[in-house]
Amino acid sequence: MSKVDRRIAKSRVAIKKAVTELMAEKSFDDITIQDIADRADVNRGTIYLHYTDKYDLLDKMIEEHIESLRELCQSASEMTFQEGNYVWYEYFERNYLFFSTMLASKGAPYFRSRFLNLVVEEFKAEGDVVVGQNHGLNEEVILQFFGSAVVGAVEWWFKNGMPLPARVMAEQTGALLDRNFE
Amino acid sequence: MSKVDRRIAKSRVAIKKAVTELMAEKSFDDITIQDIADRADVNRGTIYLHYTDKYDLLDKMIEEHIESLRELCQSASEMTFQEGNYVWYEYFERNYLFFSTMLASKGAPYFRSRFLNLVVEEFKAEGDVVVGQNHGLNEEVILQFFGSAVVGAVEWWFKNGMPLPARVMAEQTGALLDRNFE
DNA sequence: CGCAATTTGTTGATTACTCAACAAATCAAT
DNA sequence: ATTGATTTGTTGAGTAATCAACAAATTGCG
Repeated sequence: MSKVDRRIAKSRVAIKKAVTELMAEKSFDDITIQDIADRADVNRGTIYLHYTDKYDLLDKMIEEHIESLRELCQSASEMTFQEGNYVWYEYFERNYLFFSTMLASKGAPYFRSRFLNLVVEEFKAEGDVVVGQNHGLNEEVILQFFGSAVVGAVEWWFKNGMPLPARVMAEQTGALLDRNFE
Repeated sequence: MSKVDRRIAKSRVAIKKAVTELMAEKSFDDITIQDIADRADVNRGTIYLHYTDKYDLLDKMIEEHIESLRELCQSASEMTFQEGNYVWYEYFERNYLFFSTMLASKGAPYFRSRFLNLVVEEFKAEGDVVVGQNHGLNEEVILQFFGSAVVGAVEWWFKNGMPLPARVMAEQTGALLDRNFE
């Protein structure tokens, strides 16, 4: 993993930050490349050096966040549901502007399905979910059921302005999961 | 005044911001060029493209702030002392990190004299100060007296953590000046 | 619809920045 | 004072970003 040129890193950070900010102000479709360039304090052409268009840019941003969440999962594999959830919620909090706009009513529905998919995959990676009281149930049903639950809780949290501390959200959703996996 | 290249502007802003931040953390002499480069997220060589050394850098920063204050004076020439002072104090507040470290005990004494000089000059530009009750007094004495007074008030304000709102400082020093110039 | 205005995506020439490497200067500490 | 380590200031080759200009596509409005 050779270091990327400092200029590249700075440009990308600035551009992504600009998009996140602008999405909090107007619908993604109403954002022009020029808007992004202005906000990022970067030449319009620079954006095309890194992304083919604004959809590619948003995709890459989504992919990056999903990947970060996945990595957090790896490093948190030995934790309880509560601890692991907290790591995620901390990440949500640090990037609240992105997540709250992505999960807001008008947010990209693509992101939601991408997110749900991640949660399900990570449940699978966690080990067998057909344990204890879950015997006799279909694995995919369990995965989709609790995956949606986790995503839904996060959605509710953001749509309502994060009314509870991250710690509490992590503890409570953690407890709800524990209760259902033996 | 043709626009400067965006990259130049960004580098200079980042470098100056870095210096200001670092000065709040350690003595200017203890700050290395590498420190500045790291903080500014800029290659060390880039600093030398804009400044000959860190003293030149600090000088230019000081000169810039003095110049900004002078320009604020021009555009505030039709204001009362109170209004004009407020414009200055607002500027101080926006750049409190710079001013408070520059005026702190260990701050560059050069800046203080540069600042005093500016105040005196601007008093002169304001018109004749030997008016009213000041008849019979030496002009230079008046200028140095009230110049020091203004600078001293600002110094006190910063050294004590800006205990009063900018508005109040502006009003009170303004009133004190009004009282003494007829 | 049809036109004007905006936005897009691309181009090429130029410039600023990066990075690694260097010798010289300065610092620190025995 | 001598050594060793850090910091300085400079170099050159390579790369990314800038800017202006362009045609093509898209938008929006009367």
